Amino acid sequence: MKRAVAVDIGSPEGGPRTVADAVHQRLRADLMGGRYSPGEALRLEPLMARYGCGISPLREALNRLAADRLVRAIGQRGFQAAPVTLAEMWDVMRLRQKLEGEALAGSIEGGDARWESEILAAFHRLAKAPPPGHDRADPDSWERSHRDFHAALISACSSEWLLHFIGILYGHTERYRRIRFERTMPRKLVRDVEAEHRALMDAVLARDKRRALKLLTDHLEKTANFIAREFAAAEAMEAAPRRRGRAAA
Amino acid sequence: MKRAVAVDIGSPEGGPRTVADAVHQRLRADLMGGRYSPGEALRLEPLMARYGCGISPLREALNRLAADRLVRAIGQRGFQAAPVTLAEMWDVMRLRQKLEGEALAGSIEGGDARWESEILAAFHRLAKAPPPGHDRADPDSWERSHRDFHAALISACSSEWLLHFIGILYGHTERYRRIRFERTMPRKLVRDVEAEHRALMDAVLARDKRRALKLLTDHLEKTANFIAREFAAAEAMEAAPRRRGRAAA
DNA sequence: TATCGAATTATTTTGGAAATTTTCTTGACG
DNA sequence: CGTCAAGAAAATTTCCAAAATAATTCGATA
Repeated sequence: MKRAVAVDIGSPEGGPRTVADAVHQRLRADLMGGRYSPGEALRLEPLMARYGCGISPLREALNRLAADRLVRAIGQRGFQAAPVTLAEMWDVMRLRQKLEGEALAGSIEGGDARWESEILAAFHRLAKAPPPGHDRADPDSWERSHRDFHAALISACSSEWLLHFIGILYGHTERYRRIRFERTMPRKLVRDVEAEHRALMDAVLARDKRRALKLLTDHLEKTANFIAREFAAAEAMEAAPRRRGRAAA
Repeated sequence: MKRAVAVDIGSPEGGPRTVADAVHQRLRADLMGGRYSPGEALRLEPLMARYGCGISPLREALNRLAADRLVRAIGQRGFQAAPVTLAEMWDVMRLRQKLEGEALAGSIEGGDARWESEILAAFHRLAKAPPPGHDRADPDSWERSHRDFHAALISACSSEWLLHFIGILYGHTERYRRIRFERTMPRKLVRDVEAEHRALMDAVLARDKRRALKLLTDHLEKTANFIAREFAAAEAMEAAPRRRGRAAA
C-alpha cells in the first residue's frame, strides 16, 4: 500500500515519513494520472475526506505541488488543478527535448556498465508491463515502468539539477498525455512506442550520441503531436455542442 | 513595508494576499541573502517569532521553499537551510549558462523595441543603484536591480517554463554569492561587473547573438570562479583552527 | 570510565475551531 | 429588465493545543 515513488521531498529512504509526504505523493500521482480536470477547484473538505487526513498536511502537500506548478494557488481563493493549454504543452515538450537531450548526451559520455545494465533492465520491465489501462489492480504500472525507462537513460548524467528539472517536466507531459488519452491507447500505438524505445536504447548502448539524440527528439515530438491532435479533437467536442444547446453535465 | 517582489506563487497582482505568501517572500529573501547558514536548522518557534506568524503559514512557506530546494525538509525532523557544496555551485552555474544562453538566444531573435527599452532602463537603474551593502535602509537594492537587469535581457524569450527554471537557479547562485561574499564586494569588482554588463547589453542590443552568448557565459563563469575562490578560503578558515584548538563560537 | 536504557524534555506534526475573505442570494431601485 | 447593495452562506486561511516523534538527560551497570 505504501508504494515508494521517487520524489524529491521528504522521504530520503523508503516510504513516506509523514502524512503530508504520503498525501503529496498520492495527490501528485492523481494529478499526473489525469484524475482531476484542468482548472478544477481542489476544495479542501472533499480532499480531506478523499485522502483521509486533516487540513494541515493537505495544505502542505498542495503548497509543494503549487511550487512545481501541478496546482495553482490563488491566494484566499484556494487551489485548482493546473490549467492546460496547447501552447504550454508545446513549451514543456520543447524544453524537455532540449534538457533531456542534454542529459542524454552527458549520460552517454559518462555512463558505465552499471548504467547500461539498468537501461536494459528497465527496458525489459517496460516490455513486459501490461499496456496502459490493462492492469486493474495497479492502473499506473505501465506508466511507472515507462518513467523508469526514460529515467534510466539519462541517469548517468552528472547534473543533479538538470535531472530535477527534467523530472518536473516529465510529470507535466505525463499529465497532458493522460488527460487527453484517458485510458484508450490503441494497441498499434503501444507497439510503435515500444519499437521507438528499442531503437533509442540500441543507439544509446552503442554510444551513438547523434543517433540517440535524434531518436529521443523524434520520440518526444511524436508524443507531442499525438497530444496536440487529441487536444484539437477535445476542443472541437467542447465547442460544437455549445452552439446548438447545452453540453451534458 | 509590503514590497512587491516578483514571485511565482500566490500574488498574481500586487502585494502578497496571505500571510503565507508574505512569509514565503521574506524567508526566500533571507535565504537568498545568506542570512541563514547552510545546513542551519530552521526551528519553528524562533521563525514564528521572527516573522510574527503562527505555525501554519510558516510551514506552508517552508514547504514551498523545500520544493525549489532552498530549504531541506527532513520528515519528522523539521527543516534546514539548504546545504552548499562547491560541486552543486558548479552544477547550478553550468546549468544556468546553458539555460540562460538558450533564453538569451530566443530573446534576441524575438525581442521587440519594448524589450530593448526595458533592457536599457534596467541597466540604467543598476548603474545608479548604490553598490552592494551600501544602502542601509534597503540592503538588497543593488541585488534587486541586478536581478531585474538579467531578467530583462531574457524576458523576450518565449518559453515560460525556461524562465521559471532560470529564476530558480538564479536564486541559488545569488545565495551562493552572498553566503561567500557577505557584504564585502571590492569597488574594483563592482566596476568590472558593470563593464561586463554594459558589454553584454551592447551585444544584445546589436543583436549579435554569438558575442552576447559568449559574454554571458564568461560573465557567469567569472562569477562562479569568484565564488569558488571564496569557497576554498572559507574551507581553509574552517579547517585550520580545528587542528590547533576550538574555533570561536 | 564508557555504555546502555529508561524517563524526561524538546520539537515536529496534525486535527479542529475561530477568524477572515470570498461567493452567492435576495430584494430594492432606476 | 438590469444593476447594485446588503445580508447570508460557503470556503479559505490562520491560530492553537493535543498527539506523535525525536533528542537528551541521568543513573545504573559492567
